[in-house]
Amino acid sequence: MTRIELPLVHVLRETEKNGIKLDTRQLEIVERRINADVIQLEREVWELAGEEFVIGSPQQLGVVLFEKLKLSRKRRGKTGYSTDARVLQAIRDEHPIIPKIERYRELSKLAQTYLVALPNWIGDDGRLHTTFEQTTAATGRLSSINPNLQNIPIRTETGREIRACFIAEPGNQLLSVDYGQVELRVLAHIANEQVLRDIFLRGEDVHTETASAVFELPPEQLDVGMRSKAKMVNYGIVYGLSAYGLADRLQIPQDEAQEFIDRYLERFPAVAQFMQDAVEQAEQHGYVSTLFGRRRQIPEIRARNWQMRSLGRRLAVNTVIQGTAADIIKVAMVNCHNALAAAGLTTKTILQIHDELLFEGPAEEMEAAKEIVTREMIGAADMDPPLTVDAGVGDNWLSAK
DNA sequence: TCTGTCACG
DNA sequence: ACGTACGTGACAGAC
Repeated sequence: MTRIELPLVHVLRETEKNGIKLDTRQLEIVERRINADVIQLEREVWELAGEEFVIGSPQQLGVVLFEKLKLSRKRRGKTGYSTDARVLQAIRDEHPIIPKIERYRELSKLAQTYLVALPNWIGDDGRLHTTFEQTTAATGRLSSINPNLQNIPIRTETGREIRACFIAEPGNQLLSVDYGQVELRVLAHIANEQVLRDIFLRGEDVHTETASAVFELPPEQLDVGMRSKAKMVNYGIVYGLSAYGLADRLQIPQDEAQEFIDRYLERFPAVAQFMQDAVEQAEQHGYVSTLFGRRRQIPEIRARNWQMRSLGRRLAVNTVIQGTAADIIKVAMVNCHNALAAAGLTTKTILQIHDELLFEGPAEEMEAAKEIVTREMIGAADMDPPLTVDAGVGDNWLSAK
């Protein structure tokens, strides 16, 4: 814990009480269309399989795909075949049933978790109220339950339609402000990595510049694959990557992945030093600390089992970064709350989604609120490189982003 | 109640 | 040689 937790309790309870409005009419329109698609897809999958079965059962699906249709099996779980999204993607070209199943999975997930379940959580005031847990995530992040409003869809087109159903009351608007690349900025700051720092200071795209450094090419000569690989490596560093894990993700040989990592750490030597320091801190003290002093015990680092010890090393690195980012936005939440009230505004905090804060208030307050929140979020921590934010205002959550 | 899957950061 | 990217929560199906 840090000293921010106590004042945050007050902000969180108020945020939970504020809630957010769900446009149930629009949600029903989306639901009807998705349900029709799901039923149609189910028929087509059964047709291609030559039998009726429960597509939502990984067990039954595994039997159909790998025994009946004899498609190439990839990983297997504890109980049987794995049929997760990555497996399906890998065998997509083997049979026309696969794209149908992928689409079925996407739509039925959205229908079950959001379209059907969410309206049941609407309270007497016609709004959704989550509960923020402050003592659940080991890194110091918040979590959101009953319902979870930190995992509202945005990545697919249908997902975005659902997000657009989160709206402001008439006369109000939503203000969404999120940190730009906060974990990589935290990494640059804590690791004291001047090359990474300079990328941010110049305002460049960090993944493109990383690709440029690793592949030794000017940005304009990079192909799209190089940027996305660099992005994977950047995230991998934050998560505590291994050559094995990276090779798996990038679908490249392990020695090639090792070369990426070596090259990256060569270009950003202070990052390598930081990772080593985090691991050593965990080994010596049994815990790591964030920039703000939050501690996480890492008993895994002293396990006899090498897999467990490896996990401990990844946790040591990741916790410092993810936990520091969590500390920063917690400070920002308290400061935004106080600054908005001090300015005499009625704009309220509605949600926190790890690197984003969502507010609702009268349309005429939005410009002032945006200025205050931007200032407070950037000022929550004195960082080099400095923190940056993207702010947007809209009638719904999608248009505010 | 556990497992697999997948929504988000 | 070993084989996992970090952090969550909710749902359906299987047991």
